Amino acid sequence: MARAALAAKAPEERRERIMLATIAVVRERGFAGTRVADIALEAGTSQGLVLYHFGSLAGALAAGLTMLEDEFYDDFAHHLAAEDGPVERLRFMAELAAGRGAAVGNWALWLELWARALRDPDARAVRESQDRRWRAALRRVIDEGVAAGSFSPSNSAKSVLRLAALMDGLAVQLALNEPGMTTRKFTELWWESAVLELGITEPAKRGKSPR
Amino acid sequence: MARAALAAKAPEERRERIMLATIAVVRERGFAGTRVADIALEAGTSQGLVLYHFGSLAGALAAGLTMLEDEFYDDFAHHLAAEDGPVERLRFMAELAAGRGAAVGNWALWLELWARALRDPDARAVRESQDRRWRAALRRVIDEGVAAGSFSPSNSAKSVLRLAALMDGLAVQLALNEPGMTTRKFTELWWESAVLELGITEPAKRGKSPR
DNA sequence: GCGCATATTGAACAGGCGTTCAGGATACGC
DNA sequence: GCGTATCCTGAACGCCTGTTCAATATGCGC
Repeated sequence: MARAALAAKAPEERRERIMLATIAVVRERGFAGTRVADIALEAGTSQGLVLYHFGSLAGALAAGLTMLEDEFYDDFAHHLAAEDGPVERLRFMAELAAGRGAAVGNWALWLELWARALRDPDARAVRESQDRRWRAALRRVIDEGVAAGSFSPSNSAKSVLRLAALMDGLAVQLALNEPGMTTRKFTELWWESAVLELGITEPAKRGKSPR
Repeated sequence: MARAALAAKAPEERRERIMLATIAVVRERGFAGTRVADIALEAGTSQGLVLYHFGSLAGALAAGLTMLEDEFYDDFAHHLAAEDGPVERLRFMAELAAGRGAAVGNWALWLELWARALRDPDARAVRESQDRRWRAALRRVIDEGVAAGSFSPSNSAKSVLRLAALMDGLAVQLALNEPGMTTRKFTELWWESAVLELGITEPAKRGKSPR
């Protein structure tokens, strides 16, 4: 019969579709509001299949998060490498964090992840890895800038911590769309702080200068 | 009978006990893990009474949050007024945020609140009000410092935003107890940033200087 | 073509939990 | 003292939702 047409057609593709659906639903409803039925509906499959592939709702959530993590980072690393100097790279990171690639939706997801990480080990691992990668990238860019003579931080390790934390803090405002906080403002505030922290003198050749 | 001893004894006191119990449970289990039964148990009353007073679980949560908000702010404002100069007050805020008064537990609660604020209007209102109050206090201290000649920010409005955001960002690390992040480190990192932002010259008379 | 491992479905199950409710105790005005 | 409004309880109800399961389809090695 044509009714149950696609069975066992491309199981790997279905798995992936479910993971994508999972993060889509979490983005829309949050962790607390995500049901197996929602995921199945979004993925266009049955509830049973979600459990078949991932064992439980928690399993599906974990798988979705891990996928998101890798996907995001690969994309980021790829684009970062395309920029040519440390100043440009730093600028790129500022813009990426502020909203390029629909980060607003992502920041909301981040807030959810932080809260969940308080109790769920999987979430904690994902956010920790993500955070470490991001900070490592920041540190590399800064070291590179120091080597090239563009930056002169008084303490680069601390600057990394502060600049990364500032992004998270600004992101809270952005995600909760506090009046007055926009992606432009985010970039502007962060960039000025970076200038102050790192003693940047030469402006970024690519990308418009702040403001 | 002595069995059902305390009925209608002090309804207002029971209400308050329930609100306190509510935030205690949220602190321990998070919003997602908080059940009416937990609150009742913690408060030493019946499940029915929680609903009688607050109408629903959501109502109890909202009431608890509002109570927490006022309580925290009153306490803060009281202590802040006791400090004598702008530098001392700024220092006090740094230390309060970093962990005085068991803020670590509170920061965890904040993360939960942020995530919940994405969807729940009550939570959003509470966190917005809290945030506004905190930033207003920061701004007042900074203005005071400018007037007294202790601070010389290049743009005080922006400094307020950045310093407040930095606290939130550092708080994420602290709440998720990232290795290496402690209350001391929190204060140190934030204070250095404040020095940089505000051009503080004179050290705080009270409280040890950073590090 | 046959049989077996893998996918997939939809329905049924069962536990958890918010809410409702009928009933009682207490304080308080009269 | 009596009646009434308020406070409080514990049990029962019923829905929501994660998980289980038997049945079926599909692809694949032989």
